[in-house]
Amino acid sequence: MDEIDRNLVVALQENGAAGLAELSKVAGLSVSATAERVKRLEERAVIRGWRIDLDPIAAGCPLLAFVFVAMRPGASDAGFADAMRGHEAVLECHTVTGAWCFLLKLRLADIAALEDFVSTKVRAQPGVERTETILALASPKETAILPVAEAEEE
Amino acid sequence: MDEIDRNLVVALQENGAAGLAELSKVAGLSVSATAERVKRLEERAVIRGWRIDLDPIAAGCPLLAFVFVAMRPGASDAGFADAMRGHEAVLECHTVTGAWCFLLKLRLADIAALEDFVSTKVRAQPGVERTETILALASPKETAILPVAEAEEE
DNA sequence: GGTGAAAAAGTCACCGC
DNA sequence: GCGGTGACTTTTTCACC
Repeated sequence: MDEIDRNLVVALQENGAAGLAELSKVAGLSVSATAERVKRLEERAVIRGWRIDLDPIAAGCPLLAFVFVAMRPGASDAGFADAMRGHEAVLECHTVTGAWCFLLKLRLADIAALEDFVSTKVRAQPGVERTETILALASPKETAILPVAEAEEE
Repeated sequence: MDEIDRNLVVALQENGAAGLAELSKVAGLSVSATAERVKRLEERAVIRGWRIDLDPIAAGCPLLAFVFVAMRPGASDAGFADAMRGHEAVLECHTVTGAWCFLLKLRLADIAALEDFVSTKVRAQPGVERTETILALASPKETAILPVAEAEEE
């Protein structure tokens, strides 16, 4: 992960459809050397996959909600996490510091779908003690583009 | 946005590097008709862009934190949102229901960077009254793949 | 890591339904 | 109007330097 790799990864985060010709300019290398770099980044799982950035409204899931979950002491956190992993509506499931055990990020069609999901899929899970749901009213920023730091060369 | 478009979008969320040959099988159309579909999805901004899914650890931002922000009454929410938009470390900035005004999702290198960011970039913003920072200890699930619902045909 | 030719994929004008 | 066909063009891949 040297300076060239970082430049490639930054360029590909902005435009994953960039061709090798364009990327080779970013890298300052030939097309074949650039192709080799990208292939190695995939092999090392620095690049975990290729995605499209999809409009949530067009996708039919305009409602964004965060749900905090507290588990009863002794309950199976792993079981809960596994159950959440299986739901498409759960974009993220984190274990967190503070008063709660989990923080979920949900995308759903509407409030009715949220109500149904929280009561039948979240609160119905064994070990769940308490939940708190927070709705996003607007999202001035929502990106999956990560900051790329100058880290130690590998 | 008919059934074929939805199938294409689902396939492209899983593998944005899928070629038109592969996509045409998903769509049940010829390569050229598939290419036309994908182009129209881009033109209508259903597909907003093409991205790579980058490993946060390799990118040098392993630390994930959520920060709640409360603003003083009368403070400029738009000004705060604009400031947050400008920071790479701020992946998301939402206005939310409940006791807080904003919820930020941050990715940073380490605790020291978080401490610096929250004090100099967030709490230093005009109008900020109170903040609460929550750390993610683990992330059993973190994806940008949206559920695609059967919505009204356009 | 660069070069260049072969292979593959994407693009586009035209045809047919 | 929407999709299929086939030729043309661009991009990617790969053996060799």
